[in-house]
Amino acid sequence: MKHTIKDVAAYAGFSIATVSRAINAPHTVNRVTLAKIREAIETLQFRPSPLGRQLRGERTGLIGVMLPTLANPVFAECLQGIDDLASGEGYRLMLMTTQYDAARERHAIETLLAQRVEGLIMTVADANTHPLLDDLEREGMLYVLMHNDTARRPSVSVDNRRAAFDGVRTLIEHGHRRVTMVAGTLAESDRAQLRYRGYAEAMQQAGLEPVPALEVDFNADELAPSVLAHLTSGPKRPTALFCSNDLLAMVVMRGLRRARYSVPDDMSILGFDGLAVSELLSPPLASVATPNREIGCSAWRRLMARIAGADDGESLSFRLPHTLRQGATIGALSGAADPALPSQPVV
Amino acid sequence: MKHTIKDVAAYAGFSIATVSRAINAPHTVNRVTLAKIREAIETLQFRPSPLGRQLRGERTGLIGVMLPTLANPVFAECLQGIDDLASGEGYRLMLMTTQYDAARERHAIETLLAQRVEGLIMTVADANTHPLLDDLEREGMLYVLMHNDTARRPSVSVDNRRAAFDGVRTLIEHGHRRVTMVAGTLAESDRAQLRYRGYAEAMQQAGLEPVPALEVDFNADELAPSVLAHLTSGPKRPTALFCSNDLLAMVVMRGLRRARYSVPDDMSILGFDGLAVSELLSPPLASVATPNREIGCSAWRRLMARIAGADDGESLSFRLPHTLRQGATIGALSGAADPALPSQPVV
DNA sequence: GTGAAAGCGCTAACAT
DNA sequence: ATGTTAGCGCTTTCAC
Repeated sequence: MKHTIKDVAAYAGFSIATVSRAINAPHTVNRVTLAKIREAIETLQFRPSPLGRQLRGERTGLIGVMLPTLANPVFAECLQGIDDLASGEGYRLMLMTTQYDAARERHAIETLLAQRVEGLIMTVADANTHPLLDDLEREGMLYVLMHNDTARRPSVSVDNRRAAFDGVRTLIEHGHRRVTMVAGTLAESDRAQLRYRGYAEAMQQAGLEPVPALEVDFNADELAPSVLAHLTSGPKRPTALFCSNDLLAMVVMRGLRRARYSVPDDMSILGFDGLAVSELLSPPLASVATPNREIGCSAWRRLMARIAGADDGESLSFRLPHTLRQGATIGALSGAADPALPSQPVV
Repeated sequence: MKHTIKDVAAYAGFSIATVSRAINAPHTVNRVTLAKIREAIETLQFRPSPLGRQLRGERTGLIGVMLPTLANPVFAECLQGIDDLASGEGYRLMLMTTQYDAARERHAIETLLAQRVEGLIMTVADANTHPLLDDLEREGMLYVLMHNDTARRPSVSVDNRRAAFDGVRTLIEHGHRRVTMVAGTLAESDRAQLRYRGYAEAMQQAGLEPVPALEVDFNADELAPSVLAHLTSGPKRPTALFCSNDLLAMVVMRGLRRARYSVPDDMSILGFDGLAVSELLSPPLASVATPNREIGCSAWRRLMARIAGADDGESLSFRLPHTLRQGATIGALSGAADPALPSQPVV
């Protein structure tokens, strides 16, 4: 199906060693020899097999990427960033998704190691408690975490606590006093924890009372009635929601709309992630935006630096700047009065 | 960094051949030998390198996936479907994105072939005119196309012509007479062409005049003024838009909204793809839904069947059923009169 | 400047 | 049941 270096050698009338040199160190071979070999390569359509090289132990040119899911565009955006750089630099990507499942994570890492990847880029649930990361360090396998926010591991993310703080403060500046954080069922993730801390600090600093995060089932088609009740009834109902990610914010928005509540008139909403698609909503979702693609690129560069031996030992975690994406899902609350604007018709 | 089969053999006190058998055909080795070897494997943390096996020529366990982009969730959804099956069946995925660029496609395929993938799953711009597919066939490299809609190649998709036809007919049934198709700059894709044909046929069958597709820049943040003018001015302006994909529909919707036109009151919109996120819009986007994840799964099974030699030679293209996802972006038009509903305030 | 040969980790005859 | 050996495609000494 494919020719080997032997075929080329035979066709050109030289030894495989010379062919190898012609490919990897052209300047060390005679001009005419080189020409002949190149012609042979051309006519035979020869492409050196990475397998031989890989086995020889030099480099495999393989990088493993382990992600929770591609259903959340956050990760797809990161992956796109990685891939753009990777193919430009002659690396190939081996992809595995884990659905946040520990067993799948273990399996993925083992598979990737077995394949002799030169490095790993990944997002795990909780980088602080993850059992496999120490093993990786011990084995000398280089990796960079993406989105995981921890000072103890090589990682690229935003400052999640700070980003959440800034976001919630914006809500407060808009006059909101009763702000609730809404989180997925994934409260055990390092990011979610830090985002909650940021939320709580912003509240406290404004002299407000942080309340426990409201957990919402991510995949549910509808907002659970209990959740809806919590959000909309009673004098202490929140006027603004800080959602721990954009997808969740979108689900919540839809749930509210279906129940005929208006965003932002009846409820303000702030997301987290800054997904490209969530900006296409109407109204466009306000969101604490993380530079997802850039996070992917940065993780890549970081990994390359580590592989090259440029040990950036001092600062383990890279923090990329977040931005507050203005949307139209945050309404102003003037003092104690509820907004006077008319509710917009709901579909 | 990692132990080899030799180390295990030495540690256990057997030959590498026996170790190999212990791994690949345990029943052929003595119980106690097996136990010893297993213990050696355990303590040495040995994982057989696929590289050796791959080079040996058996199987590589590698499948190449080539996609235009991950920025469009259509492909991310497919990829998720593929990955779910792949890891369960012991395969690894090598991913490359091409941005619809011919050079990148060429490079990706070459890289994947060089890596000795056992098969390829991919989406190309136009499967009918693509120069590389014949080469693949000639080389005996197995592949399955995803989303590409052609009878001449092994592919998995929906019946794009028919799906578009059904979608546009729905618009017509809602009373729309002036329907325009909006397409990305990618009019040269096989799908886009078939979708246009479906559009045109639905129009003609209803005694209506199909008009040329309106091309819209995908990545533009705003709708071009000329496009907006085309959509909104004059007595012949369309009352409904059939967008060739959901992302485009979302961009168009936002453009219309910004110009203070209401969807669906001033303009009805129908998308294509059935993205999960576009259903979270408000109003939820009506869309000709393709089962993206299932398309990925199906392409995978198909490729596995081909690799296994189960040649489904007769029907090259698999057509999965599409569905019409009801949204709220299609308004009813009663006869010739424009809708009487009040426009909804725009953000 | 070029060739012969060893070896990367593994599997599969072929011996024993 | 186990060991010996050749060889997959390639790079790299080490000779010539």
